[in-house]
Amino acid sequence: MSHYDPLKIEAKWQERWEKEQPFVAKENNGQPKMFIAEMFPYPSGAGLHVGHVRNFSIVDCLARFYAQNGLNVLRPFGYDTFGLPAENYAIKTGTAPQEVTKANIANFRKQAKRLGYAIDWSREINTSDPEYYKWTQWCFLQLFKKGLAYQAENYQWWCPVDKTVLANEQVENGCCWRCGHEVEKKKMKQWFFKITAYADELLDEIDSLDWPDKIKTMQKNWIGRSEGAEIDFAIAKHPKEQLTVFTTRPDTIFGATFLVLAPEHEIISRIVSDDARDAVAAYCKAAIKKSEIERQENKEKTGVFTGAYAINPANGEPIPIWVADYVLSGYGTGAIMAVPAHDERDHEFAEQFDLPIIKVIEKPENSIDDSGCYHDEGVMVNSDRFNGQDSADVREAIVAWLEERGLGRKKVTYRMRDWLISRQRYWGCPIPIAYDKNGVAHAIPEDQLPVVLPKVTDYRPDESGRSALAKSDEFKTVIIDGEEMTRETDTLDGYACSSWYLWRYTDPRNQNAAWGKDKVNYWAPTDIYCGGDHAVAHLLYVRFWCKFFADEGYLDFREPVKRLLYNGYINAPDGKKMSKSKGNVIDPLDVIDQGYGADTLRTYELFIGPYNLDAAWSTEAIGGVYRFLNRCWTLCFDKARNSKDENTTIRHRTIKKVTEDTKRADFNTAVAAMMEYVNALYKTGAHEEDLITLAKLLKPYAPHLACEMLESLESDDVWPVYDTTKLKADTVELVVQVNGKLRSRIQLPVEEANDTTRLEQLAKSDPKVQNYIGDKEIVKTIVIAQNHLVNIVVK
RNA sequence: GGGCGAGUGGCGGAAUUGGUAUACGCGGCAGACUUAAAAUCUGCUUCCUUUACCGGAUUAUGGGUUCGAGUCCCAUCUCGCCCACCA
Repeated sequence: MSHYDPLKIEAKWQERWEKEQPFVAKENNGQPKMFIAEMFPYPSGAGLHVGHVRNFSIVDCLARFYAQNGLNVLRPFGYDTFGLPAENYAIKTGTAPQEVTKANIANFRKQAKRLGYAIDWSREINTSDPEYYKWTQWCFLQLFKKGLAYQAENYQWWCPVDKTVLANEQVENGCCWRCGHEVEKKKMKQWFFKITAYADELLDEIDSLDWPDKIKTMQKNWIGRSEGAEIDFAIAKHPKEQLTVFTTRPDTIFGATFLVLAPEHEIISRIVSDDARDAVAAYCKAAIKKSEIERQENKEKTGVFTGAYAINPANGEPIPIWVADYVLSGYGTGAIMAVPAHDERDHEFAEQFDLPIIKVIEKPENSIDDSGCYHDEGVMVNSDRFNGQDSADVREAIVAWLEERGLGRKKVTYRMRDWLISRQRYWGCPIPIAYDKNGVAHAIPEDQLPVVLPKVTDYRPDESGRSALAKSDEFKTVIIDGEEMTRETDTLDGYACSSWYLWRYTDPRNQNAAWGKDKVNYWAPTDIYCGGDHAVAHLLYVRFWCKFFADEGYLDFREPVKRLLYNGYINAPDGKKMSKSKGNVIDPLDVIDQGYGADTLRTYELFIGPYNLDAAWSTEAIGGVYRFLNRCWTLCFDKARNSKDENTTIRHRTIKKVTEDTKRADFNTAVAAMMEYVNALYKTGAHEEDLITLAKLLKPYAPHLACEMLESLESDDVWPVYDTTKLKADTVELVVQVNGKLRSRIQLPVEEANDTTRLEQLAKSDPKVQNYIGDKEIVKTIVIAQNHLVNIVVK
């Protein structure tokens, strides 16, 4: 007598899959395709985490399920390898990131294979491989050619002692994390992708996506479209200057009693009065130095008067111009018209500095708003010719009135900014740009790609705040069209590398193009994409690039991901995040090797709870899944079989449940249904047909065991189909309620279940029910044949 | 502060269109097998009352709609996530 030995079975099948490569995908126009992928991992030195296992197992379950259902499945795998951890490790130890990455990938690959995933390993990709990033650079150049990759000045943290740019998290209490010196903000030239050019389409198409609402909402908030107007203000004593503000409430313009500029606003130095100049300069300097976090922490309004006045274009009144850090330089025009009667922030500011407050909207009598600054719609007052009208109706009329005089126009503004992609780092994809003697940026010709990341020994940024690449003269100097130029030494944000990899999967070894059109349009868009991170950034960037490359004719679709599954985290048994420092990490390979095997681990992680919620690991509960698989094995290999097939009802019900649940990604209830089925088979005994069905249903969850069973049963793995006529048992249970309370259950033959008069008669003649009715008058009787339920209502 | 979501046994969770609440698993209890333990198998396990039957209560709290509410509506409380001076 043998026993369930997962490690032995798994080694056998993994070896076979390695040899036979059954998961290699080929285009096939005779079958519908299914392109399914997880968000590719960053291969850390720590190896696979139970979180990876959950993510990959969801994808694998669906990939195998659809393959068994006859779809042509593409289930690729790759590595997102550029990034800070490898670079920091290099700075610390001197080991080249290329070497570390190679070792980490080898480890990840080995571990993924121990989990038995149905991956097409011939398509494996790695973003730091020059064969791959050659095409990341090509993508950059397409955006550059169309003006969607551009340079602009931008404030960055700068340490004047270390002479280096610092990331936000490298600034501690306004000081450099290394030397402790006060940091300042310095304007530096940076590269951007013009994602805002697609803001409207990115927003409008969100609703059509089969994505979780949570993520759709987050993307909408991130894009943050708001409709309003730009209004121009003339400036007293400065006839050549003018200030433009953005507002969503042009209807309140008669209530604009002052203007406020962001401290970064460039007009300040030109309009400030002599007696205010010193105070304004000091305020601006201090405000600009503050980090975003510090600005938000202290919400008490601060500000300073510039001594200058603007003219309100609605009524010609002069109004003072102030500077305050509650106005953000990066949004709208960096200047606002303040309407203290109807905006809370402006109201607070006006109270603080004793500025005039003029009400222009009468709050309706039934309004419960008593904040002293009513910000909803109402009837216009103090607004000259617009008095008496409704504020909502006046909005457009006022813009039109301003527009006639050239003082304003409709305007749509977005919270989303353009995507800053320059990184002063070594371990990233080099930006394929060189500068001529005049500092003009030129594209590196496509036949000179890839711009290969040179091997260096010192990975730290140099004194000018540029990446380590700036130290390599050999790298920096390049000849383009006979002219000597200097290469860009910044590298690309890692998100650029992951913005197109889904398409590379469809044609990963193409030497002549990022992807072949036929292949990409056969496989993509990705049918199912699964991840547990990057709700906004990555998922918005992929959508952006998809629209751009569709416009350029390289793709025939405008949305990259049809269905998105967003899985939750796996936490430690104590409910906290797993982390090395807390010592509560569960290593998936340990779980396998201690005897549970990969099938138990995979099935457990799918059974642990709804896939989209966080779950806490339970060292006890995984044993229950092992027992379940053990019982599957015992039924198949160690128990006598029934010669008579007597489980058709539960078998067909199980097929239905597992099929529908797996499609819906309700993996936990699918596993529960298989458990119920196995429990039933333990009682009745299993016919061969039961075992074949069980093995087929089990295959997406526990593929090694299922293959072992199918081999012994000499069966294919074609997904079973349920027969609707076999879902009903011979008898049904009639539920009888009196006044909505359950009072009796009556067994009856299934043939009678649809006969409503029979059901009513059965219910009323039941002695238990009669007890509850007694002499009381029956008001009405509700019979729901579909649910075999009768409710008798008595007085 | 704003937006969204969620509150079900000792625990993770199920209930798919308003129709039998607590599936499945863990844990616990009892029994079988065993010299014994583990493993395995069988049964019980929401709470209260009861030896048991019977009965009653129960899906955060309070109200409402309905023959019937975990599910729909209103209010309150708690937790989670996202955004956060975006004019």
